Amino acid sequence: MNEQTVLIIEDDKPINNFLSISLNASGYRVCSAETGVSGLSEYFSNRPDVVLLDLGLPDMEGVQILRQIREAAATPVIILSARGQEREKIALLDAGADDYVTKPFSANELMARIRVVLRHSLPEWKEDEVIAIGDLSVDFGRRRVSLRQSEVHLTPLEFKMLTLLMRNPGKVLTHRYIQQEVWGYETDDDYQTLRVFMANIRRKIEADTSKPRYIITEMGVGYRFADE
Amino acid sequence: MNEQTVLIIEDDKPINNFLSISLNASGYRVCSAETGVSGLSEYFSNRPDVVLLDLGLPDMEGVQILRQIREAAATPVIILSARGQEREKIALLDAGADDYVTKPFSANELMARIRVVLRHSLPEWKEDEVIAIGDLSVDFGRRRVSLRQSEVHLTPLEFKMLTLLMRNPGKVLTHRYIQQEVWGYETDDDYQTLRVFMANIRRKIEADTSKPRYIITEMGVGYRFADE
DNA sequence: ATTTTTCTTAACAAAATCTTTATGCGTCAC
DNA sequence: GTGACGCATAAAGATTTTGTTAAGAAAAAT
Repeated sequence: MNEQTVLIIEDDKPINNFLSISLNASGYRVCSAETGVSGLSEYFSNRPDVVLLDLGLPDMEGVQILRQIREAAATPVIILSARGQEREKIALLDAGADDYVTKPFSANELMARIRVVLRHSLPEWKEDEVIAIGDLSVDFGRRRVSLRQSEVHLTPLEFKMLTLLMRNPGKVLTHRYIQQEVWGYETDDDYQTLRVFMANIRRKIEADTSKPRYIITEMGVGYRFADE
Repeated sequence: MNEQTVLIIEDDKPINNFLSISLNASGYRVCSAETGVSGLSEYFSNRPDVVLLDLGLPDMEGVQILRQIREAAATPVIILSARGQEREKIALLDAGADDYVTKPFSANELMARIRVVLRHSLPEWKEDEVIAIGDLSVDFGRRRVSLRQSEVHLTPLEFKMLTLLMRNPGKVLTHRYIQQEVWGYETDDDYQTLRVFMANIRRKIEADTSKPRYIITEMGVGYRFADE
């Protein structure tokens, strides 16, 4: 219900897999990446509630990844590392990491530490994220959408769906993908509900729903958010 | 200026002493105790910004001390322990501890971890602080709330909850977060009690509870305090 | 020990949200 | 054209979430 998302950035597949399964079993939504670059891209399109970051990725330094996340938000980051040098620990903790766990670690302890970081950093971390495209702007901390000064009320799923589109401006998102992201599951080939939601959102944000300016239909594929 | 206080509860005198000196050198105000009972009394008279709590004190169980602190406030607590059993770690982390460091530990790492928990903790309000929003004003020192001159009586938890909202005006606080901050623990997915409290507070401060002016419901998410 | 206050729980009503159903519009292939 | 297909929309129905009340348990005060 209160579904929270964990992003795992870890190049060791067995560990990555093991963590995915454990976290899933504990009720979290999980997404994962095996390189720094894909990790960051997953981060920005999913905006997880907590990040598990392995040190020693093939393509990027851990600190760099952490810094980029910190520039965007205060999302809690737990470092996983095989090396346990004091100097490195301190550097990462001071660079904004919220915890530092040394491999091999106990899965249960890691779960407990995830609960700890999630416990306190709930309201603040998204506060500075604001997306504005055209006359539309979304304030995540206040969970508000406005269209030229005036506030627009969106229901929870409408909000999720609109922000999913706005976080990927210009990109075409397939029906299947949207359904997967918003509802967390897939139905076989029936996107009726999804269409109803699009219609409802459009009614709220488009001046002329027959000539949408923001939410563009890609026939037979999905939708995309205009990016001019 | 912003001098922060660390309370050390540790019966091993050399360690206690060593920590005092290190922390002092890092610019913290330090107070210390060597038993659970005196630790708690130090806690309540000094209201430190962070607590270092040793397990294995002669007179009290660590969990009990932690619980008593958690009943009063969300002050970060870092556990120091010689034993490193997984079960105990998890129990304490879930009981509200913010970190768990196993002896022997590196002083520098501990310092870094103190910085981490301090980074997260909400700034405690000053005793004489007064917040006023709209016709509502709160005097924290006197623990008083008034609505247009006339005083409103709130129970302790009501006060805690209302002020939590008022200290984050405009920001949406999730059910989970509110429960965590007010009660110090989480129940799995049932915010019944929380809703009853909201209704009670509203009855006391809102002119028309069906059209609340101060406490706004964010469906499916939580509540926020109006900020205009 | 008894009264008062506060907190928790359960039941139900009310409101908001989500899903389904029905229907119409436009496009494209035949 | 006409029929199949995908999409848009409205409105009814089902479900979920929230608000409210009241009663019992726990805690605090007397």
